[in-house]
Amino acid sequence: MITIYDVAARAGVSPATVSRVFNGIKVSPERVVAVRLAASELGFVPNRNARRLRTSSSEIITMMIPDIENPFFTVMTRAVEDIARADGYSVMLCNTDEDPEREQEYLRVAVSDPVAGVILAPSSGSTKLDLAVERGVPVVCVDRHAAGPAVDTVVADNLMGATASARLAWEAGYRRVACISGPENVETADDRYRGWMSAYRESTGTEPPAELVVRTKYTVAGGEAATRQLLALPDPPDAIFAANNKLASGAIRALAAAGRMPPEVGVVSFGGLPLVLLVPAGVMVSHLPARQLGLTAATMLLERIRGLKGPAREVVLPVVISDEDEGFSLIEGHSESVRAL
Amino acid sequence: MITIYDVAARAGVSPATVSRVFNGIKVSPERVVAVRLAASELGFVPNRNARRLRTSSSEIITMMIPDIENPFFTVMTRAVEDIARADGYSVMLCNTDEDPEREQEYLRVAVSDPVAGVILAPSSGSTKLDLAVERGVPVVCVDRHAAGPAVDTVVADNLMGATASARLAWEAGYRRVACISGPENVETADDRYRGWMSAYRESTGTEPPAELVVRTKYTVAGGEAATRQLLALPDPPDAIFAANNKLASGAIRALAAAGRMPPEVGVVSFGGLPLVLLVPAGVMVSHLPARQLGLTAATMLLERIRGLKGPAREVVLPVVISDEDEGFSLIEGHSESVRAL
DNA sequence: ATGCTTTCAGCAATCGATTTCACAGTCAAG
DNA sequence: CTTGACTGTGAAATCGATTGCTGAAAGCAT
Repeated sequence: MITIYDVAARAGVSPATVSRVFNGIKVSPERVVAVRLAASELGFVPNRNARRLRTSSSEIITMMIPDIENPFFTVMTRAVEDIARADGYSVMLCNTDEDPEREQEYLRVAVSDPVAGVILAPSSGSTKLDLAVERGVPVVCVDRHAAGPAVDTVVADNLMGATASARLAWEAGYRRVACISGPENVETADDRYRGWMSAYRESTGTEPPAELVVRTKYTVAGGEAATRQLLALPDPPDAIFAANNKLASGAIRALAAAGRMPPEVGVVSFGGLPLVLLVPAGVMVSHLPARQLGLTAATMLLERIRGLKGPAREVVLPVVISDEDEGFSLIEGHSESVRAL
Repeated sequence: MITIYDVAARAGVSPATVSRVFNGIKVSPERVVAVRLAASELGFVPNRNARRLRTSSSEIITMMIPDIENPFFTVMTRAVEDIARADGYSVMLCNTDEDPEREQEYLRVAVSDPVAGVILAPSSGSTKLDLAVERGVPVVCVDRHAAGPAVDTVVADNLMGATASARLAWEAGYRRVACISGPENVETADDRYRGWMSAYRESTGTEPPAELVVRTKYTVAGGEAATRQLLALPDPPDAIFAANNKLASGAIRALAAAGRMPPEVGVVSFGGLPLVLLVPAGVMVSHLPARQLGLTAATMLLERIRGLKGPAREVVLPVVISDEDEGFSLIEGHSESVRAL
């Protein structure tokens, strides 16, 4: 391993000078040349661990998401990366798989690294951040809130968004709209469920019956099973409000299997479906501000990393409702949005 | 910051003993208890940078992929993570965005970190790995080969797979099948293009005409533009072989816009489309072994990290051809596959 | 009781880069 | 010509954990 001592010896200067050259601290021009030459001849690459140990800093941001295979989170991650890179940070991505234990473990690693900051989409409302907050590692929550000490948080307006989305079903003429949402105690799942309830009351003037609600894991399989269950009701729904993109995919799969494809049974997908081929008639899609969530969270985190003090902030981003296929605007043409921020 | 010295003082032992306790080296039971107690009272978290500096090791694997928003790569990443985690490694994900410069930069960071190993899906055939190889950091290439020193590589059988996939179009009755593939000099794009050529010759007994081929970036927009271009030909194709999932999505979008949806114009997608709602008639999908690629690459990397010597190995995985929608098997039910490996 | 292993714990060196401090040299003002 | 303010440089301390070496204590056999 080539160290600054080797470079220093070859360049005829002290290690301190080599360090200065690589850190842009004023050094006489001829020494700079000598050091750079020696370094490149030797193939010197500075050891970041030594650097980090000494400066107790790091240029890494840890991003923790519950599902790496959901485009919603990868788009968000991409946005974080764009912002972070512009400031010289690398993003380390951790997949918590909706598992609080795994999440805690990753958080422990992040804190003891220690990284410059953490952006976290909490796996559940009971996620504890004390570990990070105590050690002074900046944390920003995105998509969902965490328990414990208050930290900067960026979320989408799930309640309003879900209400407006669910309403689409009634506006399209469906009369008995069921709801498939994520697990209890997962904030987004609860909010979207409540949004559906509002729309239900508003549109029918009656209380939503319990049999029209299924809570399940945020997976395609969960959406399928839930839909089968709903179709088996004595009085089955004529439309389904699905609280995220995977549930919606599962719902449509199950409908196809049952020979009751949209538009016969309508489907509302809360959350866009990138790479989707075609949205058949009877499928309504609303778009979550995945990229905006990421951009905002990253920006806020960098502010904290730079030393911003003050109470925790909270940002709520609106959900765009549309029955058009805008999925692709989510996954391409990033540069503009970065500039726009 | 709490250090082992603080813990040692509180527990009435030496720092060395604290270190030993945390590293599972034999220490008398009563001291172990004392140290653990002191550590938890003080909220001690070991500093990994110090540890890494001293041991010049790290428990991080860097995974570099060209497009974080393509499910193909995220599924692969997920597989790598599953294997790595089982061995106590964390995975740091880097998005190279198909940009060789960015890729080199990330590689430089990885090497100077230094990480335990690197899994890389090279952005182009000219990716240089010397940096890593010189420093002795194990590297495994996945999906594509890299230039320079030979390293372990895992790829899909693109040539055979693409030939068989493209053949599907003729078998379905289409007569004039065009090809949209990725950029020149990107290995997968070249192989799939050649696969289409084979199928063309085989099915028609004639040489494929140049006008039926468009090479473009692996993006939805690229696929759209290419399709428009093909449709504008004096003698337009009646089917399109798209070399990856994004190109296929773009093709279908463009066809929809032109009012010539499948099955009027057929589409073959080489690579699955997770979360896809419905595969309309006239769309044929073949499935790349994304998860298998990841599992294999991770396994090989761990072997190298554990010290395995010997010449570079090469693994070629078969591509499953089917015109059924099996997309979901790719994105759920991981546990079995891990065990299967 | 003596001598020989074996264990266990502590001291101190070490990993490689950064940074404080002191020193030597330069230059301008008094 | 002296004093003071700067500048650029090197020596050495430092970040926090690991580990080779050494010695003390304990175990065992003779």
